[in-house]
Amino acid sequence: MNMIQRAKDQIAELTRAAYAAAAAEGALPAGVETPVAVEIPKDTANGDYTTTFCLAAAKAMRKSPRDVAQALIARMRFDDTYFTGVEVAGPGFLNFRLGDKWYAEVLAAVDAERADYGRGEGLRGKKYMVEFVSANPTGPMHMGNARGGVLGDTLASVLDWCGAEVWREFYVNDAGNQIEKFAKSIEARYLQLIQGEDAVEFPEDGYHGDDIRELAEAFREKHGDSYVNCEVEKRHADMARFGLDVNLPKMRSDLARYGIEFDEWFYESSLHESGYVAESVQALRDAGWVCEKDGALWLKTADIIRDQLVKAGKKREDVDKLDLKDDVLRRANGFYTYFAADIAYHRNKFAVRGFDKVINIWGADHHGHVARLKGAMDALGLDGTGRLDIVLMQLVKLVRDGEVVRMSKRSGKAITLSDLLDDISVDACRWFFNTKPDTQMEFDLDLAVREDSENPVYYVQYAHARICSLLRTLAEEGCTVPDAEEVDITLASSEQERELIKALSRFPEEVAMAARDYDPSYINRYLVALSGTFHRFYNACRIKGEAAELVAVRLKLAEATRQVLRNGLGILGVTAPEKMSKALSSSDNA
RNA sequence: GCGCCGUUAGCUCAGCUGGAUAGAGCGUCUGGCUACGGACCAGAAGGCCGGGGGUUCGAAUCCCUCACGGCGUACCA
Repeated sequence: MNMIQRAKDQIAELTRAAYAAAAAEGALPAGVETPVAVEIPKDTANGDYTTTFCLAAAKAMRKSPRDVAQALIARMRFDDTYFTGVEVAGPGFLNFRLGDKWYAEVLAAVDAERADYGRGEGLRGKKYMVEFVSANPTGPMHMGNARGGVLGDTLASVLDWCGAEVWREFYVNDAGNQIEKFAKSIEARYLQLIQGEDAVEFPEDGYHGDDIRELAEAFREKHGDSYVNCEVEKRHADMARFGLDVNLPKMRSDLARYGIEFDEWFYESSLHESGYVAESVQALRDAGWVCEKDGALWLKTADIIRDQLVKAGKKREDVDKLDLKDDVLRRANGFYTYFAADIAYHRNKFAVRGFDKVINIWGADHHGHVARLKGAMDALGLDGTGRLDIVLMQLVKLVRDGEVVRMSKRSGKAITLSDLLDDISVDACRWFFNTKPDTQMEFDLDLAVREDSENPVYYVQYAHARICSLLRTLAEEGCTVPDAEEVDITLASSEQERELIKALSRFPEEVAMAARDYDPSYINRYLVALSGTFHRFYNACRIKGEAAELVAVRLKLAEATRQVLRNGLGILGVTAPEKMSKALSSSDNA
């Protein structure tokens, strides 16, 4: 258990004990069961920890909050606790002050756990899948894929840090209409190469990107003109296969360059080929959720979602008013829809592979599919409502020279993930894209290609490098970092030192909150704050040349900070450099 | 029309399950190295938290409503 939780638990215990004593003595009415909520005040002038218990319980006790507080304070003992005292403040807050014991234990915890400090057990024993990117393999990856890649990968790390068994997966959409379109696009470019641009009409809804022309050229290089008179069906199949065989390894290497590796690339085609799509539709049919209309097979999505809403506590009459539609599973032409394949895919995740929890990172433009996919899982008895979580990510708005750049595979002008990595460091990209998923993001390309102190990633990396340098320099003078038990914590009594230790104590909880909210950007914000706290400490507390005991405890603090910075940057997939290049120093810019 | 997401400082964004005077970074202004890395630090200015109602000891946070912006609402994927 982390040190923040220990402190909070102890306050709750102290408060409950004081209340029990007060009630026993008749100073306060017995039987009030208000929970003891413990918080960390924003302003340390209001104590290190605070409880609002008196405010919340006052009404039930028929006393003013301050009177309740006084009665409790008179009955609190702090021997052997983390705290040195308590005071009543404002309308009736109880503010507690931390003592040396707690600070020493925080340092000891970092020292003992090292590279594992921050890990928790909250999700121990759970199998999680994070499915992310899953970009269409018909073209290069765009900014949305870049954001989703970072978000998914970092979220997976965060879940891993919380004890879960995590599986990273990329779903390859290598079937269906867009593959047909892909094949026809390559085909048109191929024939144009041979017969001339004007002789062959390019499909109106085809992919217009240059990458398609390149694929056609490569195909011709390999096969010559032999496919001109080929049977159309074979031509399409071979060209699609060829295109995928070029694109998928490229995607894999682009993502690897980005620090992202998947445990599995799962092929949509495999679900069709094995008959699992048909089988899954049959399972829905057996469960009574399928009907036939106009020659097609439909999932009764509207009924399923209404049932869900009623179960969630909505009124039947309100639910009936909603404008809901059913969805096609198998078209009149006999082909299964993407939705049918997606149902089979998610059924596979739960029923075949046994994941407890499945998280999908999707672009917000897919939000209309959330309810129906969960509903389909519910209809199959797989509890999609409880076990399938979709993280919707607002799309990235690209801005250049103050103007919005539209991202589209079809325009052929899109800036791809690999273009981006040519300009901007992987560290900056990973840091930058790791933002709160559900807010729209503006990516200023002019700003992003700059590598200077405006980017917070450098602020954090600088803190790390600075500590490395400090430890190196002091080591040369024979000052090594002692074990946590050997330092005298009472010497680290300045505000900056205490704040630094408190900042270190927060890390495990930040990781846990990131996992709880599926929002790994908690880590970014925490690291910026920790770096700032360190820089303030560093500025206020000299180390070199101080008395040996003081040097020892301050070095220990610096080392612990370095460890936590490393751990946090590691989760984000950002490097923790030992040294920073001096090329960008302010004197050069002046 | 219906649905989902958003609206907080000049800009980009925090604000955890409702808590004390709404916070960072960047930008602007003023200071700080005979120094362990100045890619740093200290300070200042800058806010009807989109508007209006409600819930309560207490609301940026919860509920209702309106406005604005983004995105959905395919026998596409």
